[in-house]
Amino acid sequence: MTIKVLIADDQAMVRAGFAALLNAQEDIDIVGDAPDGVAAVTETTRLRPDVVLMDVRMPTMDGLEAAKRILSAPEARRPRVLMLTTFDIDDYVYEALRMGASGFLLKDAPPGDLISAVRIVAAGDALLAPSVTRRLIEECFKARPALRRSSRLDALTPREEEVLRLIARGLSNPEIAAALFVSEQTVKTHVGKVFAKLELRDRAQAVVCAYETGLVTAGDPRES
Amino acid sequence: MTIKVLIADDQAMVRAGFAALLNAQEDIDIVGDAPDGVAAVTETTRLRPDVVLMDVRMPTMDGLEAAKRILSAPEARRPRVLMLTTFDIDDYVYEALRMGASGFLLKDAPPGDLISAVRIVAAGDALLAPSVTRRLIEECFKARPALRRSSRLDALTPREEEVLRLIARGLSNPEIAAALFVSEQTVKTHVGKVFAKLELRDRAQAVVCAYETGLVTAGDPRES
DNA sequence: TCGCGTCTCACCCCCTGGGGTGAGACGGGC
DNA sequence: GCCCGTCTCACCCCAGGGGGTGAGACGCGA
Repeated sequence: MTIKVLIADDQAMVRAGFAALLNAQEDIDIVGDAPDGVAAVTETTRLRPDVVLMDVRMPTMDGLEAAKRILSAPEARRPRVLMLTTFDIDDYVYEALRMGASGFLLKDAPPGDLISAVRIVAAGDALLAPSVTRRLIEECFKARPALRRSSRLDALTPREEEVLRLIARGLSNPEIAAALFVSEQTVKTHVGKVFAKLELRDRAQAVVCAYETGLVTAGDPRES
Repeated sequence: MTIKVLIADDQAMVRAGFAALLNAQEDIDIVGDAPDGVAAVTETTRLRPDVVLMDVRMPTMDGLEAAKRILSAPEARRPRVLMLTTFDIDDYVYEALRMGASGFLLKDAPPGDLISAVRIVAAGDALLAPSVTRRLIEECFKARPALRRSSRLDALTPREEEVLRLIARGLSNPEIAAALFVSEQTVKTHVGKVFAKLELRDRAQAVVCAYETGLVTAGDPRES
């Protein structure tokens, strides 16, 4: 089964070039193109491509807005969107990925990259330009440098770490005591030791510390 | 200038194969190899490669631990580490990236991918297997849906939000008062209103709320 | 065997922080 | 004009949390 691709770019030359390149592949079929964001959205709903190659900068409606509309469609027949850009402007990257774009590619990438990129996103995977990947990783983990975590947090005993984890979920001392089946006084002792070891003043700072070190994470699924 | 590469893998066949493949490139030079994690660390310090190809599963010390030690070296002459794995086990991925690995590649990737991967990480960029990229993106953004933020937090007045932001940095009431040039009593009023509006019990829960809604973010650079 | 670390708990002090009520000043909208 | 929301501040109350000291029980390794 061939991969149906729609190309959205304001430069006719670019559309033609990409179309020629991709149409030369047996498993890829260009089903349509669009010179601006508005057309990209309408053509996508009309032609139902598997993959939309979307330029970021376009007249009437930019690629981000167009991608947003396309990706807000019901999941069932929603196409994958691969963003293309001449420069790697980071703000756009995060915005596009947040909206659910499957990848971000620089236009000066080797032709082979574009072809394999189409296959990858069609398969449901994602793909980023290397420089973009680097920044995404940093963005994703900058909050939790491994050193900061180990350096201070590993001074804690398992029990103390467990207590800190509960503090970081907003539990009071009596609640923690109930959760761990120990007396409130015991909890207070643990809490005090945690504060002393991590040089914290109160539980509010402990919560900050837990998030900043990565002990707990915003949107953490382990909040059972 | 050639890229000096060290290969760490417990299977001699794999080492030989990768070495042959990479040595065939003009700009890449295999300077050494290691059959386990311990050797990987010692050889890295001895040979100072630019890039270390590190298998995840190895005897005596696994690739993650070895990568951790290598990446905890002083920044100046620290090599890039590209993790290799047969299966894409996600736990390992995050752990490795958290520690500062430059990428994660599946061993069954096309040979060309490995070669370009070495060049990419040597250049300071990063590279992930497509399936890994997809999950990293999800991981990176699932925690901060734009919607969750507006839901409850927009009931706060600007001043209250400002106070919450300071609470979320671990400041006490007197400290917040000093920061905002108001009396401590005023701060207490604001704090009380924030708690009432967001149904919070104490500042620890307020900190949790601030992180979970995305008002503040772990590793937030705006911590001046 | 003797330590050492951890986990457990108790009693003390007392200050910060959370809760209630009330109120003056300022600004914008009806 | 008036009202309403916001920001400011004050006084009160007191429970909970943070800080110190001490101590018994257990397991582990030297």
